[in-house]
Amino acid sequence: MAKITKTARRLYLVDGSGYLFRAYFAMARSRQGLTRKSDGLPVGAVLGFSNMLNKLLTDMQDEHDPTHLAVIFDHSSKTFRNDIYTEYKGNRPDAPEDLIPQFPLVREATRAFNVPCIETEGYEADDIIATYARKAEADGDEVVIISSDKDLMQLVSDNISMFDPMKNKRIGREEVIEKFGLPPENVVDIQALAGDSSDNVPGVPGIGIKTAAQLIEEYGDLETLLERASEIKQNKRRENLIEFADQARISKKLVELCADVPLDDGLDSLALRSIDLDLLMPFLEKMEFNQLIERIKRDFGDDRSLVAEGSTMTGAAGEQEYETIFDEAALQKWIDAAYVRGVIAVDTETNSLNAMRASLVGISMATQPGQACYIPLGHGGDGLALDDEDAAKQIPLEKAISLLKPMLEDPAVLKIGQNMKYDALILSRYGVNIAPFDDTMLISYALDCGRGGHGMDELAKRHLDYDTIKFSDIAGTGKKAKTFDQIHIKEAAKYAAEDADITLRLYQVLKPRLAAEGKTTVYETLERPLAPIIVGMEREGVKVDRSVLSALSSDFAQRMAASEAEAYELAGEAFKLGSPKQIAEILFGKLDMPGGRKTAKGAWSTNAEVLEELAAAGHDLPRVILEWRSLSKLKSTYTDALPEDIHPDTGRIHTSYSLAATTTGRLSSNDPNLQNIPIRTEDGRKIRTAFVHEKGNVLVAADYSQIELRLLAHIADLKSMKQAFADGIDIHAMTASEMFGVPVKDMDPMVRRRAKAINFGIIYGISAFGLANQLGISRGEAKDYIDAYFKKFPGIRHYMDETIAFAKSHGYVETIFGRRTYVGGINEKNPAMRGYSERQAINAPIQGAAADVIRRAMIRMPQALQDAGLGAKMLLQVHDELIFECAKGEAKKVCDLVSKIMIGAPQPAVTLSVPLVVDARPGSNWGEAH
DNA sequence: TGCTTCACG
DNA sequence: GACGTACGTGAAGCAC
Repeated sequence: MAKITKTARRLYLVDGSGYLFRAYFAMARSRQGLTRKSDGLPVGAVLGFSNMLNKLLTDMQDEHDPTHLAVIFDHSSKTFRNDIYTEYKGNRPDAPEDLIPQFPLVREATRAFNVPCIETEGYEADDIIATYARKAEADGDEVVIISSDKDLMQLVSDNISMFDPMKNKRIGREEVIEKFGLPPENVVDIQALAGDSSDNVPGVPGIGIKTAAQLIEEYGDLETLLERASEIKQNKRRENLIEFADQARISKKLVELCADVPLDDGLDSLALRSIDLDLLMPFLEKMEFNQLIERIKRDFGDDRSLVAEGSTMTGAAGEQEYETIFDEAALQKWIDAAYVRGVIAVDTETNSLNAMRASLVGISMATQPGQACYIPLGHGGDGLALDDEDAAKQIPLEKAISLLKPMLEDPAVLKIGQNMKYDALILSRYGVNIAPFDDTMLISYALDCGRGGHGMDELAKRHLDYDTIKFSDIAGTGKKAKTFDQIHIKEAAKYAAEDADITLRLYQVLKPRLAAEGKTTVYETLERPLAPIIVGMEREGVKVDRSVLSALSSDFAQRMAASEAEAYELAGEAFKLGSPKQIAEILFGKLDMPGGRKTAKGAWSTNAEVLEELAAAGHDLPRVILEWRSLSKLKSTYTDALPEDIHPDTGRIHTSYSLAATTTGRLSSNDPNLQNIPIRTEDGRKIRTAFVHEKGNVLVAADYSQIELRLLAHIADLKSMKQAFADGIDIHAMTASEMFGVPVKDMDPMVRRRAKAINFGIIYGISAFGLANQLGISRGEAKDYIDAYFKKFPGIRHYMDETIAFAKSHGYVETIFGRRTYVGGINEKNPAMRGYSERQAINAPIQGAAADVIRRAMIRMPQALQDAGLGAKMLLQVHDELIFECAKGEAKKVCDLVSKIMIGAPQPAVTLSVPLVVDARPGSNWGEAH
């Protein structure tokens, strides 16, 4: 018998009624309600239910492996809640006619799968679930509730999570906070205030989930809030809270689940039982679920009991064999194993997150799940006192590198890593060019973009249901956090080896999905090959002239001091110019200026838009504050901060690009962010002159002109816009001309500006409100513009409608290159959230396609430059722009070649129906080249 | 740590 | 008509 050790239970509680309803409506939408062939009995929901149950019982290598399982149903009678409030669920329409016969059938299905089927008179399924869940939790068990019902979210805790079987999505604490704004323990109070129209829970009028969350956050709990309701500032809200206080208390009783339902069956009686084919098959045959019958026969064979086999993750936790390596012979054994297997997971440990500054501290490797090693190389180095006798036994770093290098560079051995860009850069600084490699983070990004993060801890939890050792667990946090070289080798080894182990396991789960889900091309052409290219760029860095920055800092400091003095004078007192709170007090309190808008949290907004309005109305202080702010921003974020990032050895700044940070496929830049270096103001632009080149070189900047609008014209098939691009006409002027019927020649710049704003708005998923805000016009006027636009470019409407419809039915959108982004919330009831998702859905294929195009260009660039005999180096990417450094003499050739590669980047995967245009020019600094 | 603000495409 | 918005980022300073 395998190791069914004395482990805690993993109790799965299926919300049977909830699932049935959702399966019914999902089926009804997709195939008009499946019926039994022989007599037309409606069985669609029963099939969905049976499939779900089968998946739970047999998908062992998937994320589920219950040890205990039960399906809970509502009992079809009044519950105790009707005694509290007669109207409870009083507005529920009767069940659809073709669902009614399926109620008894799902109970039959449950029993056929040999699963306990539980219901109790007088209680809802939710109460029974609550009772079992709390009981199991108290026993130290893990509980998974199969449901997406928000009424159950109050139960979520460290040991209790939910799983939405339709969306295949886990619902934990994070997701509850996402939905309610506060953690599970506050959910009851929020629901009591907000009420629920579908259950006919009254709540307090005028309060929705968002407001409720704010109130509970502020006052702690419902009772405190109701007692102190008189303090509420908003009149209507205060009155309602006072008037409807008792209604809120009743609502609370309605939404609060009862966790002491009398139970007939104890937890142990819910232990998972084997599927009994003699029990199951007759039922499935009766239902005529032929596909499911085939699948179960195939999966099950005749005498195989899946339940008796134990589970993968139990094996994982119990079967770790981690070796710490102190001698060359042992290391050689692992290297040999890598050659034998042809695949090995690799992870480096260092003393810093900054790959250009980090020193190698150790390397871990895994050859099979559960079998991993750690090679400590730099613990206790640099004379740091590390009370660890193991440190003396470490293999010398150079020796280990020389043994590992041939394997790490051997094309016959595939290396697997998580965020391998980091490890590859570290290793390259030690003379090892690791290749070829696969990256679980990038695979996850290709598969699940938009579904959550792609960090290892998160992936381990999501795909392996495994809690990794957190770095902070062994290193601590805050100021006294240790670096990896200061951690004792015994402890470090467990952490490091686990990382390699988990990476390998993740690879085994994720890699097959690429082919299965049609994302191999995306991964192989847009993700995987980019990583080594970025390594090259990061290592190259960009030269920055410290003296330019320090001169600017001095200039800004002087002018800030002047602004500061003037501001104090105007305010009649000194105050913190950096504090929005104090600014609001002075402007809207002391000086009594009209304070227009508030921030999300209800404070007076003092952002540039507000201050500019006040300045335009003739007030001096807001204008001075704006000047100070702008200088302060430039100084603290750029001229003061950037010199810190100049590498002591290279004299250059080496940013780090995140390859899997955005939901659209764009890169992001951090530490420092070189994608937001100022350009829009004159002062800001001066900062760009600090980005320079080595002697004898120049910088070359090449950017795509209007790439997103061109891609939109292609994707949405906008005939007149495509024609304009083909003819090389100023696209914003052309838009204005089409919309307002004015000639392009001698156009009023204001008119063109409006058209430009609309063009941008379209890309963002336009709304009248947003456009009105952008242009400072009324909402009605903005709406007229949008309508005019839709009329002139009918393809737009179509594209938007189609894209939203696609997102609604699939849950994701894709670029023309196949990059997929999952868009959550597109079927959300809340119109604001839905609107947000819809705009995401519209924008992602456009922004994403542009990101795909420049990725393709970047991937080809180094080889193309080399093939052309050019020594130019690609340094930076800023979404639609690439920056290079090359010898002065080859600048012209570089401009031409770079433009050619960028323009041809979509080919051969996609042939655009609009031309791409690239502007490339040399300069002695970034400001000049741009 | 969360909020606000602001730099970029 | 709800509900709060233009899409996508990262970083700094303040206030808790």
